[in-house]
Amino acid sequence: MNYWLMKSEPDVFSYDDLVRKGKAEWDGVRNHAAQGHMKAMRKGDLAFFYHSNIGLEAVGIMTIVEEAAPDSTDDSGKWIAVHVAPHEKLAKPVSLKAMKADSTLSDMVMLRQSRLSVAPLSKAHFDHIVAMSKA
DNA sequence: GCCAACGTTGGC
DNA sequence: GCCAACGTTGGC
Repeated sequence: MNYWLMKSEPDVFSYDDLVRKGKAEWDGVRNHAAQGHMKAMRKGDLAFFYHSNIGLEAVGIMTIVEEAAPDSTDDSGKWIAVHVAPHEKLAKPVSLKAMKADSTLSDMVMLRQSRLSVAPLSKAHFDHIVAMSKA
């Protein structure tokens, strides 16, 4: 099982929107590195839902429910998307600030490459962030 | 194939 | 609103 972090601007699509819908296609990713990560996702993998731009915090955990398939918003046929469903809302959001301040997360991909919208996460980092959300 | 110019994303 | 980081495009 692998762990991920996926970003969305909450005024466009928020974690609560996902809860309301129950399941959603994670579409619109137009970056090759991010696409590569989505192709590596397997059913049952867990991913943080991170609010970029507004909030700047991880707010919930979601599950990958469908693996890579053609992105329905793409006419060229070049891009893929996965489907996700809510898994668990974090008791307390974990802010970017808190993650940056935590030395155990210093080599997190997302912190090193802030523009990457889909980033892998080690189990250790995943568990650590979950623990932070319960602190 | 290189590199400058430009566009986009995301944090501050 | 600005800037840094990164990706993409186009001229050579």
